[in-house]
Amino acid sequence: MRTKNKHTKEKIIENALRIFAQEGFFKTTVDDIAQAAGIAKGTLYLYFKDKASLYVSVIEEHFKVGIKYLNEVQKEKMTNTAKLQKIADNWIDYMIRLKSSFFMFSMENVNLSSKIMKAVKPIMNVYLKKMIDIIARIIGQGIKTREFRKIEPRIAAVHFLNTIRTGFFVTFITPERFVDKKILLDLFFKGLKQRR
Amino acid sequence: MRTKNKHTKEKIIENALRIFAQEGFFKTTVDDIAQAAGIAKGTLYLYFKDKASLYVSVIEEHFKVGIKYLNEVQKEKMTNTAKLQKIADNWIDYMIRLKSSFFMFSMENVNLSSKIMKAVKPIMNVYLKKMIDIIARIIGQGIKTREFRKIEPRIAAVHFLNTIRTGFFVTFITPERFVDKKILLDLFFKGLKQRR
Amino acid sequence: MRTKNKHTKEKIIENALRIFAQEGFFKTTVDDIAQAAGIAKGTLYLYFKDKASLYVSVIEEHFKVGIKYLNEVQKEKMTNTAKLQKIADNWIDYMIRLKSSFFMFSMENVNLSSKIMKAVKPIMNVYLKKMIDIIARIIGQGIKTREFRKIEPRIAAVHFLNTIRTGFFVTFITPERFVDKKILLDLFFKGLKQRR
Amino acid sequence: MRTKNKHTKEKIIENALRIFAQEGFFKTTVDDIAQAAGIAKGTLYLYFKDKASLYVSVIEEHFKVGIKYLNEVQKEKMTNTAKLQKIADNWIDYMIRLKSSFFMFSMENVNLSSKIMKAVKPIMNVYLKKMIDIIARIIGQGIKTREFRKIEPRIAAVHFLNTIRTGFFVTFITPERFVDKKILLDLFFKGLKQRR
DNA sequence: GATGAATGAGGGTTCATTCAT
DNA sequence: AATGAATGAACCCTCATTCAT
Repeated sequence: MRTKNKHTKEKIIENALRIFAQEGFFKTTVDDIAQAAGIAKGTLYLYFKDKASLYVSVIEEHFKVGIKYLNEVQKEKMTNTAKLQKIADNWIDYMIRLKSSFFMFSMENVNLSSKIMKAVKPIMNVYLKKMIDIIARIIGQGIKTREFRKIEPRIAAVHFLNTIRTGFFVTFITPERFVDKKILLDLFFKGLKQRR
Repeated sequence: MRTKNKHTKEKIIENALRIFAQEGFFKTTVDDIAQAAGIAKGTLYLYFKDKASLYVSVIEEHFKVGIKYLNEVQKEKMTNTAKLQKIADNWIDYMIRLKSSFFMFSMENVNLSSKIMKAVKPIMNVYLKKMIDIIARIIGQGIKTREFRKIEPRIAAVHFLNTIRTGFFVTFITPERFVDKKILLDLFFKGLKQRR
Repeated sequence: MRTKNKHTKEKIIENALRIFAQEGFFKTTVDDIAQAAGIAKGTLYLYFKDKASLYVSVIEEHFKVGIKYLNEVQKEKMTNTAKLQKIADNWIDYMIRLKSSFFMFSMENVNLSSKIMKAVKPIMNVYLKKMIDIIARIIGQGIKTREFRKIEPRIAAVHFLNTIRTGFFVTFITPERFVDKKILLDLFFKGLKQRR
Repeated sequence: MRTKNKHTKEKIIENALRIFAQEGFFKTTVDDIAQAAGIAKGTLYLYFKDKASLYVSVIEEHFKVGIKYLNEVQKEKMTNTAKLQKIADNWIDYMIRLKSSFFMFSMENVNLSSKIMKAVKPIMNVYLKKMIDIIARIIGQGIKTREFRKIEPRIAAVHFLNTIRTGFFVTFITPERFVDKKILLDLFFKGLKQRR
């Protein structure tokens, strides 16, 4: 198959996402990705300058998909509470399928070589902020409709993302246990305190 | 130099914690740690079988300190709300000092070679559960005293840890911004929802 | 684009000469040459078996041009001294334009893989000897006309080529300095010794 | 032999000189050098930052030895003519032994990656100028003693180096022929022209 | 003839681990 | 107990060469 396969780049990103997510940046070898994508090692370098660039591309791709999804949900006709519930549900399921809370909720993955760090951090920040913005907008709407109480929406948004992550996290470390996503969301929405 | 080498092991763990936390498992070299600890590379292997063992030891040590701290707070004379506030405050500050939410809140770091993964995961789980237990006990007490509403204490405990992580996370991605820990704790305690 | 592809081979050699001369055999990539020649990489292999063959072809072409030039000068009507002066002048200028004393004066470039070495050395030797012969003939003529003293003409010819090279060399390593070609030629012609 | 062998660095440089000289920078692999030096590939990197640094070190070492030799000859009690003769004799023999006119007389070797070029060129220039200075001093002395005619000594020095190179060059391209060094030096001293 | 995507062997470099001192 | 020079497997990346279109 010597003709430029239009899907080669997609195939690489697809497989790279999965492997990076499960193995991390360093444990993943370029060979691993190439083999998974069914191409030769050198071919990968026709599409990406180096391993770090591929990593950045994977992150970008991943974030774009996430943001697109968030935007779609945001536009739907439902209460803002329902929107957050839907997002949390789908996302936790997605992460469980991927076997990783890769990216979105883990800056730790970026505890990489400073070389990569420098490339990845600003990109991640931009996308992260976009995601937080969309969620903050949903929360802002909810404040207007009196679904939610008055609170800084961006902080609440970050807290929401972390709550989602927790949902995955609990499942991941204790696979035997069924994560009651509802209880977590309930906590997020109602808080721990006794109502007086 | 030969006098108090009984502390060699501690020196290694201390420095390894800092470096692993900031650089991650792979980026950290055995050389880095040995140099930081002021010993020769070979010496490190007198105390630890290999790099992975050191990593595991560091995690164990780290968790032990954390658990000891939690136990101390738990015994103090104050409301359970105050206890959680104190824990969150100190922990967020600690993570900011360490420049990492390493370990406790990031299984992602363990997205490492499966070799390490296999060694670390069960150990982490044991300690994590201990930590969750202590916090769950505080929350359980709070439920008895009617500070908190009736909710599965262990889930609430996980959510609490996650809230702490959020505090660090916000600082980390937006270093310019002062993290208002009060708002976060407020969210944790009261939830997002409007009280009716 | 399809019209005058009869010149493709020439275009390749032309550009290869320039790039090989400035970058050397290894630093030059087949891609560099193909791009400079405005053709696809694969096309190059329609005209040359491999990179080494191209290199050999370039050398041959280069030598042929040089020998043709020498032959022309040799036939001109002027003193043999003037002929050598003209050759030296033009050659140094040519090398400065090419930014390289490539080939002619540098067997070192041929300190390459033995694979290439084996192919290039005999070819170079043949051409080198032809060049030396022509110059030796000029010198021989000069001996007959008593312009030059009796000396083995071929050794003098090699010395002449190296003198030319020195002219370029000095310019190349000390670009700030104007090379006084006359002084060098004067040294070549009259020697260092005091005349008694 | 795990103890730091004081001679390891010397062994590396020694072998690297020989191989670089015969094969050139690119054809020479780090493995080649390591094997020739009887060490592991990684060991080489304990002593040199990278291949380019090793190359630079080899050049420096080589030049230092050459300059030391020149200084010794310069101090000897003999005519300046004899000094130049001695230098030329020994040098040509040395190059023939090394099978290369590497370095001293070949900037071409530096037609390398610009990365190396940038590192090597200024270093070479410094040493080259030192060598030229020493020879120019000998020639300057010779002018004072009326051995040599009045001529810019530095230009004459460059021409002298070039003459030496010619000596090697002739041997290299026509191995069958015994290089008559006397004829070459005679050309250098007396020039090509007929004395009138 | 021409193309350029794909290949994969080969080389530079890193670094966990060993072991003679 | 401590050292640190030496090792070599492993990994990233390059680039000459091929071949389906």
